[in-house]
Amino acid sequence: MTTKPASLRLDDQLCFSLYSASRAVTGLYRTLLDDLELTYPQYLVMLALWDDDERLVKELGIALNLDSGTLSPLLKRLETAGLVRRDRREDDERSVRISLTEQGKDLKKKAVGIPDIVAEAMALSPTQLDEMRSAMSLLTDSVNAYRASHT
Amino acid sequence: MTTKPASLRLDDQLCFSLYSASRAVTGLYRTLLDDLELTYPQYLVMLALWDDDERLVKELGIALNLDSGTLSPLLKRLETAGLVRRDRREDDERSVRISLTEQGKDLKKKAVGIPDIVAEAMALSPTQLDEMRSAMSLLTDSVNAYRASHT
DNA sequence: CGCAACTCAGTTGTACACAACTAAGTTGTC
DNA sequence: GACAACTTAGTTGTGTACAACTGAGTTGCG
Repeated sequence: MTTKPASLRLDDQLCFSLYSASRAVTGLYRTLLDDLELTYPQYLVMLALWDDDERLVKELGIALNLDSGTLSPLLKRLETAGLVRRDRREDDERSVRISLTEQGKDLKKKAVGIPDIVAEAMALSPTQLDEMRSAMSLLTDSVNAYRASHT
Repeated sequence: MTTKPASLRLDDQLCFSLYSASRAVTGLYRTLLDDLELTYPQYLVMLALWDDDERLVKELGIALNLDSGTLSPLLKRLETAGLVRRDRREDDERSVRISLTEQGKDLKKKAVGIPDIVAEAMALSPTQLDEMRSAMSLLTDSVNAYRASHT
């Protein structure tokens, strides 16, 4: 006896509900971040920097799983907005250090309320949120491991 | 006693793990769909059409939660690739009917194996897959309901 | 030292997403 | 029948994602 093969129906697929959920959440953030004049990926970079004021582009790339093709223009926009500085490291001229300006640090005040609003919109208990978060991380790790092993 | 406010740490947030998971899965599809010369959103459109050969652009938009700004150029590319036809409906000239060409129908044969590979990469049991799928759908509905109620 | 291999950020090109808008067609109401 | 309100697809502009590539800088090794 073999396992029933997965169907090709749109609604049956986890990947589609994942894709829909991700876009719905990003859409919610769009409204919430309107006031801060940030996009969602820009907000993620700011989160990383609020946590630790100085990061190399490479470190941000690892933290967010984004490459320089995405980060370089995004960081340039944050710089133009006056939220971050970009300086070449003096002891390794290949690296660029991203650091928060005062304005960038200040913006955190406007962001503190956002996670709670998102949690409310998701209509899940803290326990459910946490279970889902770890299930998602596990899924990401499995998929990325599979991808790495099937170059 | 009040609930502890959600933190602003990147790794604590469900939204970020959701965003990462979605991108990881899309990345896996990129490899799997390389052979069919489809992108992931194009594949979703093809899934919808393999299920039901003829759809209005509007119906596709509802099924995939995508607007014409995304669908119109995407469908044009599928047309150029010879996979779909686009005709104005004769009884309502505003609507455009999308239908599969023979080549578009044939492509399904190359796609049938994909869901099983994805399921394998996700390393989840069929039960877990299904639980996660419904949890994701619920999340999407909650978030969209919240968005709708907070215009 | 010399220089090939590697690292890092940035650029280019393609394809989404989505807001805001346009243009053409349809419907409801008087 | 006239016409405002609405529907539908498409266009424009901005900002991701990501592959492929470039160029400057660093490191390891003979």
